Amino acid sequence: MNAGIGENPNREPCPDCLKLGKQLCFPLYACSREIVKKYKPYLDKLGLTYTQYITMMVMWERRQMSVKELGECLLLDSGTLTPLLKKLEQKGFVTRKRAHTDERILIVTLTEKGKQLAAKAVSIPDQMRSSLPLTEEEIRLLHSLLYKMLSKTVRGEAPKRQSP
Amino acid sequence: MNAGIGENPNREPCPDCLKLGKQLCFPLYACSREIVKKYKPYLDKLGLTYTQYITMMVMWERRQMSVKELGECLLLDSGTLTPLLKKLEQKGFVTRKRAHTDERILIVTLTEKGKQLAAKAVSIPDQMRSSLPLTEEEIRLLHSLLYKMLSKTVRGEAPKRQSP
DNA sequence: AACAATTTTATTGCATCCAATTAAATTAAT
DNA sequence: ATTAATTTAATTGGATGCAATAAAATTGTT
Repeated sequence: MNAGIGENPNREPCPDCLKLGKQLCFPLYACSREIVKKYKPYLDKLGLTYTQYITMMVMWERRQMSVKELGECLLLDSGTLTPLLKKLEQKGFVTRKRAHTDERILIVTLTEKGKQLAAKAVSIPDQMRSSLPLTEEEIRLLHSLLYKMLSKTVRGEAPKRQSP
Repeated sequence: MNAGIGENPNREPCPDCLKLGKQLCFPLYACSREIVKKYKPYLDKLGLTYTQYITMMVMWERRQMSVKELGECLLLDSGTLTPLLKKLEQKGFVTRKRAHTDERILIVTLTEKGKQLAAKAVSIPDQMRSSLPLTEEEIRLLHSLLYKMLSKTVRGEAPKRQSP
């Protein structure tokens, strides 16, 4: 009853939909930063930043990747990856070499030192996970919702000049 | 049967726990960036970046805030907010003045122009929401899980020198 | 009052991120 | 074979984020 009237005299209220607390984007953005911050003390011991860490994660799993493939895995472009990979190379964790068959392609390869770093990192995921105020079930649920969010409309949906 | 043997000859496999796909942090980090990217075309029309947008959201709601309070709302510190607020001031959306009673405190105030910007922003949240590959129910669930994640252990848990 | 501790912003430096542009190599078309 | 289009990295410029430090004002203590 009295739909909205009375609530809102004349002082240009903030529409409900524009309130920070109503947004999905904000907790996503804030959580992401808080989690990265939470990783820092652990990653400092490895000499990695968070972005370098997830890059190494891909390298531990795949050993060799082009910059393009890395970008597809991490959803990052060369503007981010090029300087980051140069730093990982400086630290001796990867090498960067052009492919013989196609000089455009830069192949990133895990070094022995990079491989050994995995051993030092192996305890991190559990420590992080157990420090979250979420149950295992909630973590699984969150994981799947986030991947669902990443899967379709969010990305892609590029220009698409023609019909499907 | 054959628990794990055969899967893994001798070539230092990547432990499962270190795989990118097993992490919660990565989809969180990636989603956050993808969502911000998705906002860009809308926010470009308003002349705002994403961080400026959520700052304006707080200002639309509260009208006046100190930098410290803004930082608490947005989980950002002065290193980020100071230059950002100077830009919002340059664009004429807010003013920045010291409090008379305490010169340390900088009061950020929404201007008329800033207030009017809300009208242009009001359609954005719905457009963003409807472009997500999630149901309303899933969005609510995600929202609550993210806030739960933000609530406790994730932040805070500072040094805590004494007993509770 | 004088000094110490605290609070609040601002500054600095480093590492992303991303859009836009460039450059080099390769492939496709004529 | 040339030229045109495409692909892949690198570069550039603008805006964060954040840790660490500094600076100014205020508050608390003696």
